[in-house]
Amino acid sequence: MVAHFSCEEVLELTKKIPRGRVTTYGELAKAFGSIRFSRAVGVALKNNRKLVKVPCHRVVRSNGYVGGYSRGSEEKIRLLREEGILVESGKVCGFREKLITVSELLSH
DNA sequence: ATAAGGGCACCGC
DNA sequence: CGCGGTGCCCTTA
Repeated sequence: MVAHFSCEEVLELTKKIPRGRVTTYGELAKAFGSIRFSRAVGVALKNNRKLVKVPCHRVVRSNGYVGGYSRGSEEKIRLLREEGILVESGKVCGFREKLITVSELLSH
């Protein structure tokens, strides 16, 4: 399956993640056609130049662990905590409940 | 044309 | 159930 999406498109979608919720690289990838684009999504987010406008810190790993961040995982965790999302041992507390799916994201 | 990257799912132990 | 290894074959530099 060919998707062809750019960094810009990923950022647009990321902007839709509401405050206090999180999603995963895989979920974003699904929005572009297949979960196997998850890697590319990570690269696209890393390329994010408008860190304030795009909440890329709300994108975490599918297993609940926060994953990486261009400014360091510590910073990512700090930003999440500011929004009321608690992280314990590198893992998002209540990950399942806070997770927002592609369909929810697209119907916004 | 190549390497690296903020990942995912599956398998074996 | 948890951990490590492996294939997948995307985008950007």
